[in-house]
Parts: sequence; structure tokens; C-alpha cells
Amino acid sequence: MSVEREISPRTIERLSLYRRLLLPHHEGEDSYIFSHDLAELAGVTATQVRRDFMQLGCMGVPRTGYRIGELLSGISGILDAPAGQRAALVGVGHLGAALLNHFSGRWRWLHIHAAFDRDPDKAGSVIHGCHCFPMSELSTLIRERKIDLGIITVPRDHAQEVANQLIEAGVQGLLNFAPIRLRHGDDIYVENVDLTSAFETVAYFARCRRPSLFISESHRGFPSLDDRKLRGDDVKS
Amino acid sequence: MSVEREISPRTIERLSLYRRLLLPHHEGEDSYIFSHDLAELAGVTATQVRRDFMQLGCMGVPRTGYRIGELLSGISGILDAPAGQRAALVGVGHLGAALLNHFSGRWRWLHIHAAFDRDPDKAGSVIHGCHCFPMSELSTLIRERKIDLGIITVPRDHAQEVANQLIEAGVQGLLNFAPIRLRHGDDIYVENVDLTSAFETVAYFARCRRPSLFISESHRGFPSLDDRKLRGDDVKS
DNA sequence: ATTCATTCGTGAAAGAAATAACGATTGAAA
DNA sequence: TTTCAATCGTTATTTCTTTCACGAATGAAT
Ligand SMILES: NC(=O)c1ccc[n+]([C@@H]2O[C@H](COP(=O)([O-])OP(=O)(O)OC[C@H]3O[C@@H](n4cnc5c(N)ncnc54)[C@H](O)[C@@H]3O)[C@@H](O)[C@H]2O)c1
Ligand SMILES: NC(=O)c1ccc[n+]([C@@H]2O[C@H](COP(=O)([O-])OP(=O)(O)OC[C@H]3O[C@@H](n4cnc5c(N)ncnc54)[C@H](O)[C@@H]3O)[C@@H](O)[C@H]2O)c1
Repeated sequence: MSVEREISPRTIERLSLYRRLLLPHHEGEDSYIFSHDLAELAGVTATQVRRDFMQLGCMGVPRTGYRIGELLSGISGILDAPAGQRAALVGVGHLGAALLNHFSGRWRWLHIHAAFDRDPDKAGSVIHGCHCFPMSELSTLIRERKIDLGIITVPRDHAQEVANQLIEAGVQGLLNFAPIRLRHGDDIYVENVDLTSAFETVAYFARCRRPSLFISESHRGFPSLDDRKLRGDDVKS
Repeated sequence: MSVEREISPRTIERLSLYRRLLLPHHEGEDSYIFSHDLAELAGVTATQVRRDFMQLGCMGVPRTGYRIGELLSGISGILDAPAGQRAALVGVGHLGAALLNHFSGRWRWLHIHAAFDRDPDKAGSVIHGCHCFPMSELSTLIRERKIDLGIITVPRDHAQEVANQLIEAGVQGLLNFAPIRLRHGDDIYVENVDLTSAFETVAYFARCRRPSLFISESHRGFPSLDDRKLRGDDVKS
């Protein structure tokens, strides 16, 4: 069981977004939402919302919409590992500490379980509720506590070395904030969060903004709200 | 002049990455690099590197490669505004402070010029070399100092309101870290950095990792290094 | 009951992006 | 000088993603 068909990364990102947007609307068993209303919140088209939910096997009802509770459990069925998942963060600097503050202990099913830093002042302390350990304990702890994700927030020149240690210890996925691309085998999934690219990309497109040349808000798949009709996308004319 | 043809966001992101990776290799006027060597550093195919450079008008020479200095100025010609660009960061909390530390004053042509926070303890202080101002001065300062980018690192429920203020004051691009999608007109470019989606995406694909099912490292366009032949992508057989 | 505007599901079409393929070049080795 | 394998530029192809289009379903209004 677990995962039946391959779901595209873009869809997975949107499901994560949909869940966040839906949660505040989930009031009781009988709350419903229309595809175009969620589409507006998410900055995508209603068609895309419907198509994404098709993959979940969630069916809506014309003139009623989708039952929010059903959507939420459908999404959780895809995104959340039944047994939960644990991450280790390496590099408790400015960015690492911000991430610890935000993510550690936020959800039951996915959380940052331990942090590591080579700085002896940090190792041993508790940062935002998360224990920070010395690097020497990384391998043992990751194995013992069945941590399967790594978050890399060390400086550029240490990122590959840290990635190697994490992979060696058995993690299957990496979230990399260092401004390089890591070398790794096929069996590891790496998601790069490239804040420098993001910053430079905004700068470029903001500059090139003579109206009607660049349409899309973001290539991640969230077109501008104003590009679409405000309600519904396929109304008969 | 400035921008001749529309360059896709994916390509812009890669150009930003290429530049970062090339800088340490730029030693003197006669340093060259082969498309497949840069491809390996960037985690993309050599074909893609060549195609990206085609758009810059940078030509390589068979058996010699691309002149690195030429690539760097070609990329800067695209990415950097001749007059420079200034950003304002709003929300000097955990994440905002980390970004200030990292970006403020890092480059000549693109930097965080001012920060804003509604907390009176923060407004007035200097954080990582960047002045923090009260919200009341946002509009004036953005206009006076010709700031054209906004970085949003306030809590979810304040993000839209802050975006409105920034747009009202005249910024053309937003880098949004809040976990929602902002409403805005066509003339504003918004790049969403969705760390929650990134985290949940890694978790999902790490879990689904029974080898040979999921191939690509990242849908952002950086396939696994091991998917490709180690040297060259189109060697004659 | 009948009508009807809305909303859904989904096959087909379009669009975007990445990869493969291959002739053309070119520096170096014989 | 000739040969040759490496590398380039570019077109064609493939793959992936989004949008269009429209029949079917359905709740509400009459
Ligand atoms: N802070 C940002 O906004 C930002 C933006 C873009 C990219 N990044 C990248 O994120 C990473 C972290 O940035 P930061 O600002 O938090 O840096 P930082 O210097 O504040 O923190 C780095 C931390 O890593 C620890 N460390 C260094 N080498 C280590 C090793 N080998 N093993 C374990 N721990 C080690 C240090 O002790 C420190 O605590 C860097 O790669 C940076 O390029 C950060
Ligand atoms: N820290 C992370 O790792 C992380 C991860 C994912 C998403 N985010 C998002 O990034 C944003 C910031 O996160 P954080 O952890 O830095 O939060 P934080 O609470 O540490 O900082 C928020 C800052 O914004 C200021 N602020 C609040 N309302 C404001 C307003 N109306 N105008 C101006 N300033 C205001 C506060 O004074 C505070 O300094 C949030 O939207 C959060 O959801 C953060």
C-alpha cells in the first residue's frame, strides 16, 4: 500500500499548500469548499485544483463542492507517513535556529527531532526546544532514533561533507539550504532551497515588469490571481 | 535595451547558480570551463548548460570550452540592474534576522537596504548592519530611497496587509516567506518561498524512495548526478 | 415536476521544459 | 599534414504540466 502511483512534485507542493489553506475552513463535518474558492486562495486555476483532487480520489459534488474533512484526510493519506517521520538539522546558525524555532515540535507526524553543530557552545544546549548534539554523535543518534531526513544549514564549504555523513548514517532525504548542489546517489532525494536564486529571480522579474510581458507570478505553478476570471474558470459564455 | 527577450524563470534560477559556481573558478582571463564540468557542479545536464548559455549569446569553443570571464559578464548583464536594486525586509523575527545577516551588504548591485518591524524594540535598532525602522516610515522611505523589492517575513496573518503597504509604496517585486499566497496585481512579481511545502515534499519523496521509481532529484530542474553519464552527455558510441 | 445556472470530472489540446541526436568545429596527437 | 576523439550549437523529440472544452450531475428556484 502506502503510495499507489507516482505523484508529481508540483502536485505534492500544492497539496501541502491546500492543506494549510483548508485547515482554518474546517469547521465541523459539514464544511464544504468549491474548487474555485480554494483555487483563489492558492493562486491557481480551479481546473488544477480539481485535477489535483482527482489524484487523491476525492470527488466533489456539483453545486456543493468538496467536503473539507475528506480533502484533509485524503491529503494526509498522501503526505503523512503513518509512523511519522523525523528530521535532523545540522548547523544551528542564524538560519538553522530560525527553522528550529518554526518547525521543531510543530506537527506530530513530521518534526525536527535533533540538531547538530560542531560548535561546542551549541552542542549540549537546547535551542527552541530541540536538543543540539555534537557531530560525533550524529551517526549513532540518526540510526538509533530512526531519523530519515536531514536539513543542511551549514556554510557552503561544509555542506557536502555533512551531506555525506547524513547519507552514510542512513537518511533518505535532504533539505539543503547551502548554495551549492550536493553530490549523492539515486536513492537519496534532495530538495534545494536556493534563497540566493530566489532573491535574484525576484530582482530580475521585478525589473522586467513592463505590464503584459511577464504573466506568471511564479514558475512554481501559481499564476497571478488577476490572470483569471474571479469566479469559476469554465463558465459557459 | 536592458532585456531583449523573455528568459524563463527556470533559466534565470540556473544562471544565478552558475554564477555562484563559476566565481571560484575564475582565475585570470584565460580560465575556461566545459559545459559538462559546470553541469556536474550544477547538477544539470551538459545540454542544458549549453542551451542556457546560448540564450546569453555566449559561445564556447569545441575542445576549449567557455571563457569563464565572458560567462560571468554575460550572466551579470542579465541578472544585475545597471543602477543596482534595493530591497526592504519587513518582519525582523527569527527568519528575517537570518536573511538580514546573510544578504544585507553582500553585493553591490542587489542588497537589503532597510528593515521594518512593528515591534518598537526592534525599530530604531541596527540588525546585522541594517537599520530597522518603524512601520510608519515604510511608505516614505521606500519612495525616497527608491527601493523596488520587498521581502516579507511577518507572521501569516499580517502578510497580506504588509504586501499591500509595500505595493502601495511602489515595490515591483515581492519575496514572500509567509505560508500563504498573496493577492496582487499583474504588475507585481511575487516569488513564494514555501518552506513548509519544501519540508513536506522532501518527506514524501524520501519515503517513496524504493529505487528506480522516482528518478529526479528536484523538480526545480536539477536531476540527480548519477542519472547521467559522468563525463559528457552526447559522446558518440 | 421541470427548468436552469453551477459545478464537477476528464479527455484532448496546448504549452513549457528537458533531453536526445547529430552535423560542424576544433585542438592535439601521430 | 592528417587524423581523430572531444566538444559545441541547434533542431527534433520527448516528457511533463497546465489549460481548454464540454458532457454529466446536481441542488435550487419556479
Ligand atoms: N541565513 C540566510 O538567510 C541564508 C540565505 C541563503 C543561504 N544560506 C545558507 O545557509 C547556510 C547557513 O547559513 P547561516 O546564515 O545560518 O550561517 P551561520 O554561519 O549563521 O551558521 C552556520 C552554523 O553551522 C555550524 N557549522 C559550521 N560547520 C559545521 C560542520 N562542519 N558541521 C556542523 N556544523 C557546522 C556553525 O557552527 C554555525 O552554527 C549557509 O550555507 C548559507 O550559505 C543562508
Ligand atoms: N522561521 C522559519 O523557519 C519559517 C519557516 C516557514 C515559514 N516561515 C514564515 O516566515 C514568517 C516569519 O517567521 P519567523 O519565524 O521569523 O516569525 P517571528 O515571529 O520570529 O517574526 C515575525 C516578526 O514580524 C514582526 N511583525 C509581526 N507583525 C508585523 C506587522 N504587521 N508589521 C511589521 N512587522 C510585524 C514581529 O514583530 C516579528 O519581529 C512567518 O510567516 C512564518 O510562517 C518561517
